[in-house]
Amino acid sequence: MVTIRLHNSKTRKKEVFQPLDPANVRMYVCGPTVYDRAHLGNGRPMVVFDTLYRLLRHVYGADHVTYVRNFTDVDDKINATAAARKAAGDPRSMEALIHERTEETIGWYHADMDALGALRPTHEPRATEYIGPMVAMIEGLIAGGHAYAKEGHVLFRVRSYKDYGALSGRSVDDMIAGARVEVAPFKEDPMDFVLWKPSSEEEPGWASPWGRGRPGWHIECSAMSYELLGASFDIHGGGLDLQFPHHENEIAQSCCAHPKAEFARFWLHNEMLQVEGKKMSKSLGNFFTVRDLLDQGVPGEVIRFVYLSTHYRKPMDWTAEKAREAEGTLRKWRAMVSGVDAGAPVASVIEALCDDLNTAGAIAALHDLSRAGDAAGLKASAGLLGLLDEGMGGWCDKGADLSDLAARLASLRAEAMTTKNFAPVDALKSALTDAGVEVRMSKAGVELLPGPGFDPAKLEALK
RNA sequence: GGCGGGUUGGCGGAUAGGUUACGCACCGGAUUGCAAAUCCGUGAAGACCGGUUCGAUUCCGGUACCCGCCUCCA
Repeated sequence: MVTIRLHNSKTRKKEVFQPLDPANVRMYVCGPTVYDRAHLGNGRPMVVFDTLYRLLRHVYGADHVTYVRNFTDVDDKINATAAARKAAGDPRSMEALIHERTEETIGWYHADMDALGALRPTHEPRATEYIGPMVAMIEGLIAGGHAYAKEGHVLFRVRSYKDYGALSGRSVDDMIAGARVEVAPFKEDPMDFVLWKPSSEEEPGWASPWGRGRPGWHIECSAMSYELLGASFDIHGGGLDLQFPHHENEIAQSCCAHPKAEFARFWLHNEMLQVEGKKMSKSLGNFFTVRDLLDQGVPGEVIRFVYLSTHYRKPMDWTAEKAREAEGTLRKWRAMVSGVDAGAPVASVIEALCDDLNTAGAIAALHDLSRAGDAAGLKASAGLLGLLDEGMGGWCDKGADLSDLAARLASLRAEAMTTKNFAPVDALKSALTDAGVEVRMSKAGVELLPGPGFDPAKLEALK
């Protein structure tokens, strides 16, 4: 069996990955808060961890990997949207409006995920479905002296967990020095964080021993990973921005609730995304969603390729130029593997992926296969990265019936060969090139292929 | 202020203590009516200063610059 090595954020080292149970490799990834469309940055972990999932399935068997990614559907931004709809005159209850909003958002998320070629996780639990286990875990933490109830809130006592801060490399005292923590009168320590908080009439709430309220953000991942994967599991993933405080708090909660277990053994964090060299933000006007790109005609497979061409632990810069290059490469490869049966994934690609998910290296290995003309190997190996999948190639064939134009160009050319007047041939050729069509003429004949930036609309004028 | 990460050829972007990354672009050649595509080939790098080493772009330390997190943003 091949050896997978992964960079573990917990130890800050690359380590050999040995699952607790090779018959059931377990991975938990923090999913989205379903209040709006996934932006481009949200798409990166979606694709990165999907690729890891595919690798694990390849190595351990498709039925021997359990992948859990949650939907956070308890959130103030969701409440705000629902409240806004209510204020706009919607007669339905807040509960119904909240449900509508989360259903709508989850539908969008799934559609975007499908477009990016990401497989559905084994389980996609929603926080609202696990309120009971969360309450149970909180009760256990209180009983163990790790949490305390005050004024309708329940807070986690960070001083009760000696390793608090180990994941992100900071101590409680360091953090307090930063002084950017919410100080509340009911907190014993400024770093203590909320496990449960009271809800107003307008806010969603559930009955609990501490009154009607709702869970804090972090507890859902601790409760759901425990329910679905057990107290100890193999991999926990998410964006680097979640390392602190979210993952730190998850560790504190889970390790105190289940002191004999080790919780997640490998922590993987993907770096952040930038757009044309700058942080994506609404104020800079460079904020966009996965759906925005898809609507602009950038195929999901191209987006996926761009994500994977940078190693997940490095900041990734989204640029239009990269999308253009990726499209060209994919068109070339797709033409090559069209109609070919996939062979077995090639060792060089597997080795690259096994080396801390070196997707950029794997893509380089795919280029080698392309150059060597190994279409069957290319198709199978690309499949490990979720590329060149049969179901994702529609973008490549759209409006591809260029046979009429090809025939016209061929006859013009044949005529020109005798008259030596090539001007009409060149005119048609440059019009085609301008529309993004690749023009190939040889002794064998004329071939027209859609190329990067192919625009069928421009061909209409030629008809 | 605290913590973490980064700095590779024109651009993007990997691996490896010593041998060509790779892609795009560029240049030369084959091919072509001219091109395109394809194939072959050339050139081009490792922020700066030290240290370890027979040898470092790769390990260690420092400097500079950049970025992220510390605010329920992946």
